[in-house]
Order: sequence, then structure tokens, then C-alpha cells
Amino acid sequence: MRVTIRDVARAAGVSVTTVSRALNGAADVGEETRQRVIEVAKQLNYRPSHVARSLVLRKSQNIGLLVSDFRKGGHHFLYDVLVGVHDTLAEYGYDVTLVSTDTARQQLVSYVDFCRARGLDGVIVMGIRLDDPYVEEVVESTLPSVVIDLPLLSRHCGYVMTDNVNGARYAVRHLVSRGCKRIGFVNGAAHAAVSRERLRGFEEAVRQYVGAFDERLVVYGDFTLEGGQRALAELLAKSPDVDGVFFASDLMAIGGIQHCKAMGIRVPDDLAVVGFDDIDLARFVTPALTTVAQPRYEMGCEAAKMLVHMLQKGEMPSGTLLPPQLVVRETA
Amino acid sequence: MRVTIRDVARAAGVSVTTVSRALNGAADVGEETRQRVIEVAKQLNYRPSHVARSLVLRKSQNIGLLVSDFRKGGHHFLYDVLVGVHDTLAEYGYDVTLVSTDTARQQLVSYVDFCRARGLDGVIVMGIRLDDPYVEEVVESTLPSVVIDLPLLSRHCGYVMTDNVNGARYAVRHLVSRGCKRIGFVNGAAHAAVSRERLRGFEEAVRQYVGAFDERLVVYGDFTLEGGQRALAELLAKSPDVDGVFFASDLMAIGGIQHCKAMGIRVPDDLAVVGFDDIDLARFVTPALTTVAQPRYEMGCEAAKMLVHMLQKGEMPSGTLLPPQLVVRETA
DNA sequence: TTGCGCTTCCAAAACGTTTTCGGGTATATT
DNA sequence: AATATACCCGAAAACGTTTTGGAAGCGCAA
Repeated sequence: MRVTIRDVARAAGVSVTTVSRALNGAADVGEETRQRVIEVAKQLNYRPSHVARSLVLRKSQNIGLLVSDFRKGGHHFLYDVLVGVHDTLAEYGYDVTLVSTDTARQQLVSYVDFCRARGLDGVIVMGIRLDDPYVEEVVESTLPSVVIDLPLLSRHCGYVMTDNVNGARYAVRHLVSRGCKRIGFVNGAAHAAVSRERLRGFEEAVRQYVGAFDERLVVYGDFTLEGGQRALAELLAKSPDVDGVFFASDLMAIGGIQHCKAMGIRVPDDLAVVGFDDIDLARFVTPALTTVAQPRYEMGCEAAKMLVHMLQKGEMPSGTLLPPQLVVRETA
Repeated sequence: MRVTIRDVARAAGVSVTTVSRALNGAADVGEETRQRVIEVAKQLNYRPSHVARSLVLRKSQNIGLLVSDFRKGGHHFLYDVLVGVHDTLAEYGYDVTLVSTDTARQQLVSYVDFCRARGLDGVIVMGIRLDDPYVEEVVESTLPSVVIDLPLLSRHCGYVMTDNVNGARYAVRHLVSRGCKRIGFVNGAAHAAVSRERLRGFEEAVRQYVGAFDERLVVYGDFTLEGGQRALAELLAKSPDVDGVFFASDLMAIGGIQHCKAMGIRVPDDLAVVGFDDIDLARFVTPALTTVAQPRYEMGCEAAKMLVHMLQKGEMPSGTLLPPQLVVRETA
């Protein structure tokens, strides 16, 4: 059936030890025998079994991509990060297997056990929320991990996220430069770490660029389209004089714009809008959405790179912030 | 370190054989010892090593998700399918590991070898094109596989795709029912299997519902936004009297609509438009796009199910067509 | 001759499971 | 009393690798 190292050894007239050494570039094997072994291996189309190798080496060159909530929205985000993770992990010679918290939860098993059973060398966590019970596990376990979009740092757990506070600052600064005097903020969900940071950036920027910070100008929209509509309505009811709004997500921003259309408010003339994320939609919606873009693909790459460094060089995990970028279109 | 089956055996005062049997529900182990073993295993938080098990069982309960071109567009499509695959595979107790043709190609290794080296039990292929050299491998290899969106059928290879010809028929029928008399078709790429099928459906439906089929009414737009713009311009140049257009993708349809806006053509009054795919964008664009939706998630599920049936019950692979669905919005 | 250091190779153990085959008891059958 | 029949259980082999601890050969110095 399968051609094993034993077959190669027999065909080359050496021991399995020598075959292993020859193929793995070990020192103590004669040059001519090495060549012969390599030749024979190619001849037989020999592929070492990753499984067997994993068993003896006690590492699988396989890392898990733990996704907390596969189904729910966030398509773009998760996908791009996933691709980034895959690409750079592949570069380093690692495979990636999908793990969803749902299946782990369903089997009533801690996610660490789930990963250990599969011999995963490490795990990249994304889409997890601050109030998820798995968070504790992530930071406490000795399984090397890096979390995306949640600032968790411990002995074996690093994180990478966009620089949300600066992203929010860019948004506000841009609104101000466009002449906005009274700027509102439609935030996402209070429990989300990114929301807190964006709020901080918003507040700092407002203090810096316009002066007083009026906390009645921040409302919450739950990251959804409808939430954006509702939240903007609420904001305008409280403060009819706002002339610019920063939304913590593009989806909410689009909802807000829909609300504006319904109410006869002109964007950006009556109300300037800037979103967050730069989802595909942003360029297609009319008017095209000005937004601050997250480097989704790069986040995946960075997370993968950090994990590999932890694994291979024993580096300590760290927290990395990736710079967002303001994309100016038509709404502000 | 790791708690193995031996530890459990020792703690329970039985042999490893018995532990294995007890935990795997084999028949010949006394009920009391079984309970004792289970108790001890839970006590020690024992998790069988999937790696060791894979080695001896010669199957990994792990299937590969081969993505031909991760980066390029198709975000929504690939992501939804991926989630569907993952969900149902998880249900059946299989893990899924990501495989991109790029990495295989880069290592100058056939994708089958790539999968075999990793001990994958089967593979689900998506995003592959008809002219990809891997196609031959897929149909000829004995590695169980199912392909998405490409009608490849062989002893070990099945496929699942949407019923593109009926999808196209729905589109045409709807345009006709809206009163269109002269209907154009902006197809994708000539080499894509789906394009051929949609063309067939279009032609059949035109013959059935309007009468003569004029092949000058079909142009190609390469599935891109710009391609859609160009193609529609070309179509209108050749036949200014078309009053309805079916686009083989939403992206092209949106491009076409942009072209209409630029030319002062009213949609749907002057020109009715229906797209294909139902990407997220479709509902947000103005006017909202009428389109025929592909059951992306279900395609993933179906593919996974077929593969599992092949693996577990030795079923022969088959070709399944999933019904698309017309989503009527504002453009037609 | 002996001893020593190189180089090149190998036998065997180990990784953590499953499974085959057979051994031992107790109970039922002749 | 002998034998068959269940029923439990265990020793050992197997899966395909890597690695440890020598061993054999050889040249060279003492």
C-alpha cells in the first residue's frame, strides 16, 4: 500500500535510520549513500507520514484556528484574517485546522483539551468576546496562543489587533478637518474590547481637536445595520445639532445613512459620516462611505508570525497594534 | 506530562487493552470495570491522542479543504461554503484542515501527495477552474473527493453545484414576466463550467419564453465589476433595443447598473437587471438588486455529507444540483 | 600490539493507540 | 466428572517515524 521509510531503506540497501538521517539532512551519513537514498526516495515517490512524525516528535506542525462564532456576520473580517493566517503559516510549514468553539462546547470539553487531543502546536483565536468563558482558558493555559482583536496577554498568550484608538482619532480628526463642530459617536457593543478602545480614541480626539467632550454624544448600535439606524435616530433626537458622526462599524454607518435618506438629511452636506472596517460594501454604497480600514489580512499574518516565533524561538508573546488607515470617499 | 492510556490503565488496575475497549464501547468488558475505567479516565482528564489513533487506524478523521485561489475575490462564496463544510463535518466528527493549491504547487508536489502525507481521509475542492492542471489529478486519484462548482465525476470524485441552468431560466422567466421582450446576457468567463451552464439555461429559456435566440445578445464580462460595465456597453452598442439583462454575477450586474447611471438609463424602467449569486452587496446597492441566490452554505454541507457517506458507507460519489432561488428586489 | 579518534552505519526503543489471539474463570451441558 | 460455552481480561504486535547508544572499520600515534 503506502510506501514507508522501510521500503526506501530496503530499496537503497541501508537501514531506516540512515534513510531518516539522509532525508532530514543529518550529519553522519556518507555523501554517496545520501544521494542514493534521496534518489531512491524520489523514485518510489516516498512521502514521510506526518502522523507518524507527529507522534514521535510530539509536535504536529499543525495549528488551530479557533473561531468563536463562524456563522454570525463578520464574513469579510474572518475570511481575510483566515487567509492571512493560512498564507503565512503555510510559509512556515504549518498546517491549519479549523476549530469552532461551538463544536468544542458541544462536546463539553475545554478548548484546550480539544486542541491537545489533536496535538495542535498552538492556536489562533478570533471572534471571541470578552465575556466568553473560554477567555479565561486562553490566558491561563500553557498552549501557545495568540488572540485577534482582544488584548489578552499572558505567559503563553499574545494578541494582535488594529490600533483602534488611533483609528478613532483619525476619524474624528478628519471630521474636524471637514469643518464638523459637533461630532457624535455610534459605538458598537459595550462589552467588546474594540468598542472601549474606539471610545477612548474618540474621546481623546474630541478633547484635542474640538475641546469639550460631551458624553451624551455617544450612543450604542450593537454593530448591526438596524442598530445603526436606531442609534443615529436616538443621537439626533438628543442632539439635533450634530454635524458629523463616527460609526464604530461600516454596517452601522450604512444603517445610519439609510436613516438619513429616510429623514431627508443630506450626507455629507447636513451630516458627515465616517465608518470603521472598510468592508466591501463601503465603496459600493451611495454615497460611497468614508471609513477607517483595518488591515485584516495583515492581522492574520502578524498573528501567525507571532505564534510561530513563540513556537520555534521560544519568544515571549507580545501585543501588537497594527495601524489602521483612513479611506476618504464621499460621506465625509 | 501528557496523560496516556497507560496511566489510566495503571490507575484503574487494568490493562491498556481493557481501557481502550471500555472507552470505545467494545462488547467484552465487564460493566463494573467499564464504569471504573470511565471514572478514572474522567478523573485524570484523559484525552486519547488523535495522532496515535490515526497512525494505527490509518485514517485521521481529518479532511482537507482545498482552495484553489484563496485571495482572489469570491470572499462570500468561499467563506459560506467553508462554514457549511466545517459545520457538517464537525457534526460527523471530522476535522478540516485548510489546503491551498498554492502551497502544494510551491512545493512542487501533487496535491494528492500533499494530502496523503498528511493522512487526510478525503478532500473537498473549491474554487478550481476547468483548465487547472490539478483537475486531472482530482478525477484520477483514488483519494475520495468532492468538487464544488465543477461537474467532475469519477470513481472517487463527486461534485455539488447549484443548478445553474435552472437559475438562468428563473432569471429569464422573471424578466419576461416583467414584460421584457429583448433580453441580453452578460456571461462570466468562457472557460468556467458555471458559465456554460448558465448560458445553456439562458438559451433554453429564451427559446421557450420569447421565441428566437439571438446569440449576439450574449457578451462576456469576466465576472468583474469593470467587466460588467464594459460588457453592458458592448451589448447596448450592438443592440440598443434590449430591455432586460441577465448578468452571470452580481458584481457584473452592479457594474452594469453603474454604467446605466452614467448613461442616464433608468433601472429598471428602461432596463431591467437581474444578477446571480446574491452577495451581501445585492440588498444594499440602490436600486436593490434582483438576483438568483446560490445556497452557498448548503453547498458546503452537501459536499461534506457526500464525502462522509463515501468514506463511511462506501457510497459511490454522485453529482448533486442544489436549487437556486430567485430573490426579487428592485432592479427587475 | 594496543589505544584512540573519526567516520559511517545500524539495532532497538520510543511515541500512544487499536486489535489479534489466546488464557483464565465460572457456569451450563453431557 | 468431563467438557463445552460464555464472559472478561491481558500480552504483544502493529502503525511509520526519530533518536539513542553503540559497533565496525580505518588510520594513526604510542
